[in-house]
Amino acid sequence: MKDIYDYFNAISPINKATWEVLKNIFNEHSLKKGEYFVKENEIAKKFGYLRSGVIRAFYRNNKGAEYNKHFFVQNSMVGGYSSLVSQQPNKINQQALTDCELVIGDFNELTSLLDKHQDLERLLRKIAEGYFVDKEKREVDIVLLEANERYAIFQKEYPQLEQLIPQYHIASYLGITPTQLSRIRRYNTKA
Amino acid sequence: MKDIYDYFNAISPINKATWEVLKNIFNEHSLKKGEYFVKENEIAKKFGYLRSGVIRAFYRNNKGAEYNKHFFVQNSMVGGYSSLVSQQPNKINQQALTDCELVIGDFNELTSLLDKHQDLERLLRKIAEGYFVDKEKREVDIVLLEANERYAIFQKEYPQLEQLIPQYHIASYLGITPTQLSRIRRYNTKA
DNA sequence: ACCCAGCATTTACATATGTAAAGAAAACTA
DNA sequence: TAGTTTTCTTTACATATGTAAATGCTGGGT
Repeated sequence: MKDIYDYFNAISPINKATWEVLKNIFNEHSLKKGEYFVKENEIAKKFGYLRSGVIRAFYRNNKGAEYNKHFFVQNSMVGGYSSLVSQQPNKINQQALTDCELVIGDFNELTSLLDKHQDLERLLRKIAEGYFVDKEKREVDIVLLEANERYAIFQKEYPQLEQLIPQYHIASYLGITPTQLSRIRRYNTKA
Repeated sequence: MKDIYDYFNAISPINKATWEVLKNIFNEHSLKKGEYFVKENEIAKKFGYLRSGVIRAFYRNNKGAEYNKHFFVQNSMVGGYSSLVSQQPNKINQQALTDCELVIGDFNELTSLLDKHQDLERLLRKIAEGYFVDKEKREVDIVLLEANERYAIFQKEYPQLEQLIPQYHIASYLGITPTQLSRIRRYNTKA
């Protein structure tokens, strides 16, 4: 569990005593390629820490078209965060793109610890703030940049992921069709 | 100050004792149409509560093109939130579109109260979580919906704002040109 | 009441991206 | 290894949206 402890501690310091309680809420869990960790229309209860593998988070519009919102790689938190904190049904899906190893916990168990452990309350605040900052950056990228610029950012942000997952998932992340991504790639190699 | 107290208290309950300390950090402030509350490249220090008026939050890309990210109307918190919590330079601008009345406070003064007031820490967590939920919804709208659908949502989300500000600000919020918004409006009235 | 400046709409044209379908390449599977 | 499936690229065409410029409208200031 040291990896989770380090992950949390880097965001906001956790007391040893708090960690002794906190670590008990986690259980190991694995997902096979294609399996879902989060499904739309369910109310999220579990969150997880991804030890290895790749998970995509995606939305479906009313016509069934999918949009990949985010890729989770090793050492990141997964779960339908909006649903966890709002207790409204998930609109998001999270699906393993490769076999995954993770550690999961119940969000209610976590929040039940907050009254007695202000360091945890602060950790959750820092996490929420960090999520917000990341998301804002992504929002700006989406509206301010061209698809080819977003592609360049993707490549920097997720090195080697491009070799691990199909192009059409990347295209969906960029908000374009595989056709268009192919055009961009062709142009890049020529120029 | 009762309006701010009510605003906070609705998000997460605040002790009377906490409020007695908290309320002292606020000062009244006003902006004239066109003035800025937040400018890009500065590190944000102040946050505010908007009592009346309209403020737009917008980004500029490297070519100077603007994108309106959000409109603040009465009874909402303003400030470069990402910069406040990350202490990185703002990428955002916030500019009064009408004369505005607000109440402002220093963010450092606020955070200095957190160690002694867990209810405030929780309030900040709830605010961060709420911001995240809102932002996620907006992100989904941007990538999953057509411009005309986003226009319909804008009209519901900001009733009567359409009469208060120029069309080109709305177009920028929708991520399209005034030309295109005009086409959408024409189509709507015909159909 | 008039005028001007700011704003909205329209037009014509250019371009980026989408859709659909076919072909090529790569990755699995038996 | 051969065969099957999945993925990627390419082509041809359709469409949404952008750009630039002209026109039309309107409300505030003097």
